[in-house]
Parts: sequence; structure tokens; C-alpha cells
Amino acid sequence: MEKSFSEIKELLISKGLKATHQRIVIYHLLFNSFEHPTAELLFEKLKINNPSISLGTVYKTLDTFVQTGLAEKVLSETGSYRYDANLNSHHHIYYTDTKEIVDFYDSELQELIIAFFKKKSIPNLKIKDFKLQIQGEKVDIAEKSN
Amino acid sequence: MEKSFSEIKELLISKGLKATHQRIVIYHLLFNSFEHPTAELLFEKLKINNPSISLGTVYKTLDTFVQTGLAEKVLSETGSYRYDANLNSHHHIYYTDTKEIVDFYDSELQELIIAFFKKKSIPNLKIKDFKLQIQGEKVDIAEKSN
DNA sequence: GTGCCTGCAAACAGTTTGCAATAGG
DNA sequence: CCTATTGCAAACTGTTTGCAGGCAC
Repeated sequence: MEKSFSEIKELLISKGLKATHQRIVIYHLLFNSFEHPTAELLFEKLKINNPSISLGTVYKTLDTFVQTGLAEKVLSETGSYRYDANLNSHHHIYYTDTKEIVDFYDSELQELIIAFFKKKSIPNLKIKDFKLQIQGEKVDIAEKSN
Repeated sequence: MEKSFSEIKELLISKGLKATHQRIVIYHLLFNSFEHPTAELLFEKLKINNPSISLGTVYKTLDTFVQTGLAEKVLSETGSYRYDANLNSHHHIYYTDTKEIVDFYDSELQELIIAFFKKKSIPNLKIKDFKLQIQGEKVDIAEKSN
């Protein structure tokens, strides 16, 4: 799962991008982050090992990743952007209590919805994509009460 | 469908709010807007008949409406907020070409998804709500080509 | 009358932009 | 070397806040 710096370097080059140190460390951190960090959060973590990195660069680099299809931009509930380099999963779970955003994908659900729209299409609309946002609270497995 | 000023006045009072002129006109415009206006857009339209109204008041009033359950705040794709006083419909269609946001509700789809999560629940998550965002392009009915 | 609401302006958060310095190919 | 990328700071957008005056009840 984890990608090494040299693998990331190759990945960047394969997309026609210069493999700069900043891009490598940003991608590395983003790819190994599970809960859709903001640019600000990435910046704070990156500063520890890369004190000279700037927030503007983080934004520009993330934008470049989105343009080249290496990452995805997701809106959080507070209106700021969060990023994700894990591109296979399409839907999101919003934990209202912990503010986490977690990926969710289920092929059965996916097919269920696709089948629905195939059967009952929306007038004047050519559907390109759909995203399901699931909101809920985190429940400890131990607590069976709810 | 259309609500008169006096009906809106009653509605506001029933929610324990002072029926000020600003609140009445803001609610009136919002309730009769179909495509989820931004605070800014409402402000621009309101200024025509209410030149002294301020943008801050529009924001505060919309926030009051959201608090009292008279309206809903929706994130647009660009990260700004849009408002909606039509509270029955839960899902949204995003027209990527025209930038419109339109309500969508289908009880069959609703039940389909609810049934799915009843059957296959997500570990550690107590689902409170879910929203489907459908993205697509507007297609003229006349054009049958796509 | 009194307390909530408004208008105004200033503050704020998150993001984008412009430009000179820098480093990758 | 030459151009794309970086770092920095300033600008910008959308939203929130604080406060004095005004209005609904």
C-alpha cells in the first residue's frame, strides 16, 4: 500500500510532472493520510521535516495533482477543501461528532443506484457522476446499545 | 405554493421570531427561488426594492432561518453556501454546465438506499442522514442525440 | 420602554495570485 | 542553461463579528 519516494518520483514523471522534492513529500503525506486532510493540515505536518515549504506551494501542488488526476478535491461540511489521493472510492462518510471524512465504496450499492437511474432517468439531465454523502456518528463497537 | 407576506409573518411568529420587514422579504424571495441562491444573490435582488438592506443582515437572517428550521444551507461545488427554504427535498442535482443546483427527491430511490443500509450496515457508524449529489449536464429535450 | 434586530464596517479564514529567486531536466 | 516550480507576501472572496442606532412588540 505504502509508496516509496522513488515510486512517487516515477509516478510524477509518468504524468509529465517535474519530480520536485515538494511534490514528492506532499504526495507521500497525502497518499498515506486516511482522513482527507486540508491544505493547512498537510502544510503543518510537512513543516516538521521541510521547514522552508510554503502554504502557497502546498495549494499549488495539490491543484496540480487534481489537474493531472493524482488527487481529488472534496468539500468538507464547513466549506473548506480537503484532498484525497486515494481515487478508487467515491462516496464519503461524514462523522458529525469527530469531523472525520472517510471513504466509502460498495459495489452493490453502486449498481443499485446505477440501475435505478437507468430505469428512471431524470428529464433533461445527462448524469455524469453521483456522490453519496453519509452523515452519522461514530459508535464504539463495544457499545451495542444503539 | 406562493406565500403571502402575511402568511410569512405568521410563520415567523410561530417560530418565535420577530416579524421584521427584512426577514419577511428575505424569506419571501428565498421561498420563491428555485435554484438555491447565495446570500450575495439574494442581497442583490433584495436591494432593488429594499435599498437600505445590508449583506450582513442577509447572512444573519439566513443563519436564523437555518437555526429555526425554516431553511437549509447547502454547499455548492465552488465552496460557497447556497440557501433553500424548500425543505421537503433532500438530494441535489448539480448542472455542471449551467452551475444550477436543483432539488431532487424520489421516494423509490430513498427506500432503495434505506433498505440497503438496513441490510448492510457500516461498522461503527450510526447513520443520521444521507444526501445524494447528482452531477450532470443539461440536455435539451429536443436533442435526442445523447 | 426594552430588548432584539439592523446596518455598517472592520475582521476573519481559506484560497489564489504575482513575481523574483531557485532548482530540476 | 532554460523553463517550470517555489517561497513569500499581498490580494481576494465569502462569511462572521462588534457595536451603535432603530424598530417590533
